[in-house]
Amino acid sequence: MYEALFRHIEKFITLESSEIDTLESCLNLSTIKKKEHLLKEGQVCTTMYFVVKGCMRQYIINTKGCEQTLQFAIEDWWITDQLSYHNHIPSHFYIQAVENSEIIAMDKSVLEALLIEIPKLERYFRIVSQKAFGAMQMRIKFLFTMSAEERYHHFNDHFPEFVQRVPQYMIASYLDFSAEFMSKIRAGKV
Amino acid sequence: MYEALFRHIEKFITLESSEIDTLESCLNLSTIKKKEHLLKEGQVCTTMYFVVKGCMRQYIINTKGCEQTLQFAIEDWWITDQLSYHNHIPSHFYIQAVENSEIIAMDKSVLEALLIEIPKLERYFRIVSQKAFGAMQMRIKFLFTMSAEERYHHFNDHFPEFVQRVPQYMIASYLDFSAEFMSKIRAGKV
DNA sequence: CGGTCTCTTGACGGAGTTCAAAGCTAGTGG
DNA sequence: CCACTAGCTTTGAACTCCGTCAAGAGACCG
Repeated sequence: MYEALFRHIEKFITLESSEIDTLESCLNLSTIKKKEHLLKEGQVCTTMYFVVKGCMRQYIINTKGCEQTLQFAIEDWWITDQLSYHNHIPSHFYIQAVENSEIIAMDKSVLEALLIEIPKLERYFRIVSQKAFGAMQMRIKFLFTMSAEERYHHFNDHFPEFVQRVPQYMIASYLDFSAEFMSKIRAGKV
Repeated sequence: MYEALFRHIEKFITLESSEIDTLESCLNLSTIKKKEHLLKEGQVCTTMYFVVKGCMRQYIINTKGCEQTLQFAIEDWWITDQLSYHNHIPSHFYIQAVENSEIIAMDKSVLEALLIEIPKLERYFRIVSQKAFGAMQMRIKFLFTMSAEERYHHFNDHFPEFVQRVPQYMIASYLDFSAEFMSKIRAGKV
């Protein structure tokens, strides 16, 4: 269903029905299985992904060889490696499905053409990325000011349903502490 | 000089001279002294700031009562609290001049009108904020994967001139370690 | 010069990591 | 529908990186 994307876009701008048709003709829904990758380290990222259903994550492999989740994207979020996408350089990141998911993939060439045909979409992406940037600013604040335990409780309070959906070790690394420590927090042994 | 902003904008889009005139009529250069604030915690942030000359920083006061720098902005960077700006809610942050600086302040009402009059500017801000978001993604990666010492050396290697300009305790908190620890890293006593 | 920022040093403590092993759980195929 | 396996979570002990505190030494500015 492209509906999800249309509804999201129309939170920020209003599209003519002809524009919706144009947009629709460029879209491309795909199903992606849990653990499948959309991007791997070293590849140039040339696509933006919109999550219609399910959950994606961006992660890296750290110096100890462990996966470390840097970002999640659930329904109505975009995910991509912005740096690789804009500068056409190899990515530092992996993007992978956490659950069986449905996504809309927008290739850079398609998206660039679309932005020229429907300039209003510039506004949509401008607002969406400014808001995402704002969320990142808050994320840094939380990482800097809260202890591991506080970060866990804060996340748990704000996204209780999400904590159910996603393996704990991914959440632990997203909150920047070890899976073992998370386990101890949950058991109240801290 | 508005030149700095025009030159930055024209890296991403091309403006007609009439558009430059329109834009210029909305701009507003101001001089701001070291330590002066553009935003304080609790205020609603209704302005975006472009740094023409000098350096600004975004910081918070943490639970121990210490200032913690979350972000710097030097020449050709924008700085604002995106969340407060977009959602019209009180800010969690302070924005302050690190040096005597010259900035262009764009008030939300002015900017919104300008974006309607010159829709091309949507594209400029879209690209700028996507790139800023990309930089944040890398920043999170560095924070997650490097030790304090590695973060210091990495920062020092990439922005040696910047390390000269800014007090060490600000850089220490930006890299998320204490000023004392930074001092020990520099002395090679780690 | 005098006072306020800023940087340095060392001793001590604690939050969170690492490692290893065992206990669960859920998905898969027989 | 059960058995098996791989992936996930839990536990505890030892360790370490880095913070905190306190005090002193510079450095910069009015």
